[in-house]
Amino acid sequence: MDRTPPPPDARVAGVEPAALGLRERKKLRTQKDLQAAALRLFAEHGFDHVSTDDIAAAAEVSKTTFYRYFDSKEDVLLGDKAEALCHMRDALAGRPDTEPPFEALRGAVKEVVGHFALDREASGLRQRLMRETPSAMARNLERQREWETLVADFVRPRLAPGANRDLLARVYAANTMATMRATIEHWLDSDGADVSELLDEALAAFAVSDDRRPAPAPA
Amino acid sequence: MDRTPPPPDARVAGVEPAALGLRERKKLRTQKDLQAAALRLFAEHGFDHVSTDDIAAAAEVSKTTFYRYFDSKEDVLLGDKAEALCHMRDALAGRPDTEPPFEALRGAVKEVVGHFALDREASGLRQRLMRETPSAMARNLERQREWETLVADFVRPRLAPGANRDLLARVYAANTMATMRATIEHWLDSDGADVSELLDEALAAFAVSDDRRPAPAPA
DNA sequence: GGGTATTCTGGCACTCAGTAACATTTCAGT
DNA sequence: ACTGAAATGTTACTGAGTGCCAGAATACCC
Repeated sequence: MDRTPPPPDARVAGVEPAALGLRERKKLRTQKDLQAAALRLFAEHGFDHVSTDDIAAAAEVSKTTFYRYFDSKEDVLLGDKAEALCHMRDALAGRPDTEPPFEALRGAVKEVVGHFALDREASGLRQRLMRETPSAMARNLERQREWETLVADFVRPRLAPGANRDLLARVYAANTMATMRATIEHWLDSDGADVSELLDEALAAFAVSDDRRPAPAPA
Repeated sequence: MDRTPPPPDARVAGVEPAALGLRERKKLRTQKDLQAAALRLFAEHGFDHVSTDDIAAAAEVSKTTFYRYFDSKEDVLLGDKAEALCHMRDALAGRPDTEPPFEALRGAVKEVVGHFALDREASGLRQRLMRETPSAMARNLERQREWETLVADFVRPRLAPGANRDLLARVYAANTMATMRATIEHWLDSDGADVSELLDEALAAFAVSDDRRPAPAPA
């Protein structure tokens, strides 16, 4: 519930290894070990034929420690989505208030997906395991729903005030995340396509033009 | 895994009670009892302060029987979504092949939401409990994702063939379900609004015009 | 009516996810 | 080296979900 986020500063594993104290380096390493062990075991035996004890044993720690780094067995499969969330938040926050919100959102989503496509191998394995594992898929969807509230909070003040402002903000946020997710799933089933191009197509086909947007809210 | 669906014919509880055998009637009753007991206990003590043993005891059956009727503790909270799924499938299947797919989908969604708003009391309680219960929300999102594949399969053959046909079908399906879900959530937070009107607004604001749709696929 | 096959149920034992409490080790700063 | 803090390990526990098997209830047939 009030667990301290495993890496107090969510950061890419492996940067500035010497700048951190021994303690932090060890923590980073055990987290990485747990993740690697889990992914390997999942790929080898399947998600639900691997217990958290197995993962902990493979990473040479105790089950307790595993749960100190990950909230659930599913979370270790989802990976560094928290980091991606920060990226998106930053990307949104960096946009000027006057920019059309829909355009800003499209840019932020493309950025996140691009970051997603960097380690294509690991991402693909994760997604493949996820769609074979209902509980992991469910957990992933729940996370994406949290993103929606972030996006909705970004869009809402940029829409014209009115009775349906909140509705439109929610719906637009939900649609944006849905587009992103569906595009990624399609990408996994198609071989060798470029995610960014697919995302462009999807966004272009279903994007709401900023022209149709209500006038920006008065500051 | 290969559990027989609790009511072999998913049907509204309480129709034709005399036409069924004693066995079927009893099964229907225990299922209803379990659901009622669960909802009552959840509302009273909160979802995760109620164990499956408690629910079973309240319905005067064993825990084993509970799991013969519901796949999980979350499913009993979600309710008769399987029935709603059938409704939507029927609504889609009833549309002529020549009808613009986007229009047909909008109609089907509105129908489902309308059915959703009938027993507003129960639906509201369910949704309220759900958003307080991450695991139930996750399970619900997973179900909605299953709907997406249904919708995508409906839309796909009605789009012009091409490299991105599957992509567009997936994305449109995901957006449709997302719009529906976001609208319902907004409806729960707003007091007294009409769900159907909200849905109309949402669909109108973000709908893809059928004019922009590629030419219908040759039969 | 009775007898039999089928189906539903209950009870028991079990695996495993996740949590809590407490003791032990390990690192950081002096 | 010494001390406080942080990370880890050990143990024990709750509760979800499953499998197995015996017994009860129902349907079916005569």
